[in-house]
Amino acid sequence: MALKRQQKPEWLCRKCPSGRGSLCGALMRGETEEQCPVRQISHSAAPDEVIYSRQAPADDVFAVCQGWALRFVQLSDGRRQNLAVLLPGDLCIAALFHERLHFSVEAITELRITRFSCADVKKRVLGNARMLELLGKACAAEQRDIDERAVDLGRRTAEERVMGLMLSLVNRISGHRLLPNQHHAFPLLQRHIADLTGLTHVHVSRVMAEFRNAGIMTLSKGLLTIANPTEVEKIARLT
Amino acid sequence: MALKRQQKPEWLCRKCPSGRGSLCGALMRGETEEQCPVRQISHSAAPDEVIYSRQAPADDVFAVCQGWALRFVQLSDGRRQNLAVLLPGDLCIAALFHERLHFSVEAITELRITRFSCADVKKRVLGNARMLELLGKACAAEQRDIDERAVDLGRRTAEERVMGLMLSLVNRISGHRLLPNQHHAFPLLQRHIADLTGLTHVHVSRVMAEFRNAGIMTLSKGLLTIANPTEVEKIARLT
DNA sequence: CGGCACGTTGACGCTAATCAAGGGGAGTGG
DNA sequence: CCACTCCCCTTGATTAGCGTCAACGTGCCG
Repeated sequence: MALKRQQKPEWLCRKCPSGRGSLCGALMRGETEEQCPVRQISHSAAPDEVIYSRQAPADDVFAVCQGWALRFVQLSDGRRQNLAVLLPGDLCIAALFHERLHFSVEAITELRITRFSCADVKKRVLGNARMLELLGKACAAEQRDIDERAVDLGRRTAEERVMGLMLSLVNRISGHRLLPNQHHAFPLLQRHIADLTGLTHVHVSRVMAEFRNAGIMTLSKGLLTIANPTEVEKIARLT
Repeated sequence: MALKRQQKPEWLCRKCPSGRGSLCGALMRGETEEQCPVRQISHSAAPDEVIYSRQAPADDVFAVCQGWALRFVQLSDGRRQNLAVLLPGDLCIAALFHERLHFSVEAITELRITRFSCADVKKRVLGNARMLELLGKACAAEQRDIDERAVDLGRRTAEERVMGLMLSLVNRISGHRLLPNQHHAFPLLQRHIADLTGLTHVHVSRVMAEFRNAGIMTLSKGLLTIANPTEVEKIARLT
């Protein structure tokens, strides 16, 4: 199953080819710039593999090049909360200024990341207004996302949370135009969704069944199909 | 009542006097540094006054000098989630790299803040490794706090959430040593606590009554008394 | 005095958790 | 090839936690 998830889609980065305007791209090019090289190293992980662990000191930050990952916290009694989904092109810069991580990171699909030396990133950002701006924007986006998650968890119903999550992810992977009955490669399992939305996988199953029966959207075998975008927006996007 | 809350304690900044190692202090001193002045302006607000509004473009960031504030989101149907409590010495730097805010900020007590020009802060950070480090650490602390809130909201019981909130706040205001039966000036009302923990004020009242009856802690008229620190830690700090 | 905000308490109901059983697909080993 | 296991999903029955509604007490203020 895990292997199946990995094999079909490529999960490639949409930002790398174009490159402009992304911190991730700027850092990668940064390696070759003579005045401020950024040491970097590519790394792969298998589905469900934990690549960063809470409490571990990390002296690099990373960008996702291919595949999906999760930032999460697991309590000692087993309760787990997923904080964010990391897609290709996303940076996880929390480690830049933390001495110890307060979260872990786990691969959902087969994953390829690039690790950048913290010290080098800081050095490179320091003299470079554009880099600082990109770094700041990345932080801001990360904060916006987690703030939105907190609002979901605190004040929205199960339906709204699930729908909001799906919609935000589809928007991120498909570039903001969603057509009826379009298929999207979507590797999150119901247990991932449950831990993102603060629900149990049983209840996620019920909510998804409800959406399916209402002809709104279907998630099956790694494929998400949105039949009724209008309805999706209506349920998800109460601002 | 609102006035009462404001009058008794001073809510002064513990960081300003000492000054070292805080971004807030560094920015304030930054005004007088000839090469990189940071324009700043002091500002006051009354209890319950909204000082930043969602969707508004902000071209300054601010530090809390005196009083308590809340960062929050309010949905169009009235549901509200408080994202963070801002104490004296805290910076709210989210606006630095957001073009529009996705949250609002409201005074809890009588409030004094200092606003710093975004452009000046960026300029000042750009050339100064120590400032960059301080800014990064401030961001990291902000992220850590909201991540912890998300875990609370998603995966902890009402008792754990309330206790965790109280404990984290007491730690922040009292500098990490809590003695039995010590009183702490504590301006949060039950409705603030409810919107921080994702509960209703009715349920917060029940939870607080439970703690009070168990002889663990009491909150009354702006005074928080922790009778049994051990028990507080036990309930709150399941990592 | 009346009005209002805050807190408290009780009765009731709903949302989502828990417990449990079973189906289906994929991989494994005989 | 089939039996077996494991993981993921589904569905039903029951329960618990928290929300909702409502009433009331208190302190403050006009």
